[in-house]
Amino acid sequence: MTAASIAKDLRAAIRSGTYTPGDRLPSEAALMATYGVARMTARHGLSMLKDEGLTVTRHGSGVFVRAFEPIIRDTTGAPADDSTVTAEIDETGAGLTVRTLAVTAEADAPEKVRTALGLAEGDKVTVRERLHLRERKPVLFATSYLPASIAAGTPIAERDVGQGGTHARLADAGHAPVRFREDVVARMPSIEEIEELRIEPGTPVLAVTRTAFAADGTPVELSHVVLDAGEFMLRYDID
Amino acid sequence: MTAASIAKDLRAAIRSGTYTPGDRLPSEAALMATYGVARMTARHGLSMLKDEGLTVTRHGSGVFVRAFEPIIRDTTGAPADDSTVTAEIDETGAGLTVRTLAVTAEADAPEKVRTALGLAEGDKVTVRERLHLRERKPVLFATSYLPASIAAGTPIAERDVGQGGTHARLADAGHAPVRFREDVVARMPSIEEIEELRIEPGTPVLAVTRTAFAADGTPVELSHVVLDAGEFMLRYDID
DNA sequence: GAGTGGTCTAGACCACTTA
DNA sequence: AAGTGGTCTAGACCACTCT
Repeated sequence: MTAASIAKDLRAAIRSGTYTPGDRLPSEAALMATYGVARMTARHGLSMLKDEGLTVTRHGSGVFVRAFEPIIRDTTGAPADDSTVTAEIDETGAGLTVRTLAVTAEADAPEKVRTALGLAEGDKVTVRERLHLRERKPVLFATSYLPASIAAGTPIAERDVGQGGTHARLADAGHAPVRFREDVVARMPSIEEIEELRIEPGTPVLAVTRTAFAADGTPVELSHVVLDAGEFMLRYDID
Repeated sequence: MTAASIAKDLRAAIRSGTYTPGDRLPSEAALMATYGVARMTARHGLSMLKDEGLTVTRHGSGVFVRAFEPIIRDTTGAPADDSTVTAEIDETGAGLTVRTLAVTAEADAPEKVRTALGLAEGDKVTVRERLHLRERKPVLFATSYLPASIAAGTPIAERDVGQGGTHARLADAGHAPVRFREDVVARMPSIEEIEELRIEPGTPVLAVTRTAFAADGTPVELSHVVLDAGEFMLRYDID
């Protein structure tokens, strides 16, 4: 019970404000002395707090209370697009930059993508991958799939989609997206996501699957967006 | 590196389908033998998978690959309310039941609630707490705050709000909610949430703060909803 | 160099599950 | 009763940070 009780004490101290975000917690050695336990036990107590996302550990430096200052991602109406980031992310998102990682004009579509876009087997898709960074730290990774029958040959298949982003280009092509569906799931990140987004232990990700539909109901874009939940709050305004 | 490599091997095996949801992974003793490591090392490898939400452990029985079959919570237009649960939760949510835990006609409002509802210091709120269960397992905990000036004395302050839920009663009182804002955050659960929702290790929660506004823009209800992310997918339809 | 966290070993005892 | 995971001890060596 000792590891759990160490965690309990520290947790209470954090909640009560004895330790505030950024503060250093007692070291493993200090906890061993205070509680008279073996090192692995003190460690285990601390690791519980880490798993709860309450603390971050800095190797060689200490265990620190974590802060949460989320970027608000306001999805209402505003398309999530390369050149409209500042519109999409509200004022708290200042300092956000976008890096387009890869654009593939024609690629094979994974089964799930094909189904979501209503494509037949063998139909190609245009794929865009991008990364959002907040002060150098990657915070969001997005992959967009569009039917190549619509996107190939347009600026959507280029690195620079131009003013207004992919949605403006879709509109140019007569496929303006007018309705969106977002499916939101929270889960622990995969190893790849931990590396790509440099996610802290004890931090989940938000995985958003967004489908954009044209006026005739045709799906025109499918996006998989993975957000570091330690950095974001999703905001939805519903009428 | 060994604990990490054990985790890596098992993770790859799970992804490739060698182990499918529900399957038992090799025991700690088996991993000790296979990799020639101490027990704590094998354990650590397994605990990584648990922290990633890939597995669940059953004491005395084994470590099993986890499944994810989410309830879809479709928020579009449909109010999240006691008597409208079946409307709110789509067909995959069959088997969901609601338990109203507590109703307080007049309570002091926490500062954040007061601010969100635009109340003055000393103003009272009506508080409703409820728990949703899926086949006996609690999956969602919700607390609603309404200005007591509106709700006290109406069925909203009663255990049974009647047909149509609180939103219908708000409408009866001339405060029909017409606009909603939902702020969604994902994080690891607190100890209380782990106990209350019986959340598995390695599972985050979705914390939704929903504000309902009447036609004149007045906030009429603030709800804090905590969902077991191992059980839910949030769906938003946006025009 | 002193102090911090990261990893691993080898062994003990306990609690739960399954047959 | 045998097998499983849960917890703890006591000690080792390594890697990183701070001053």
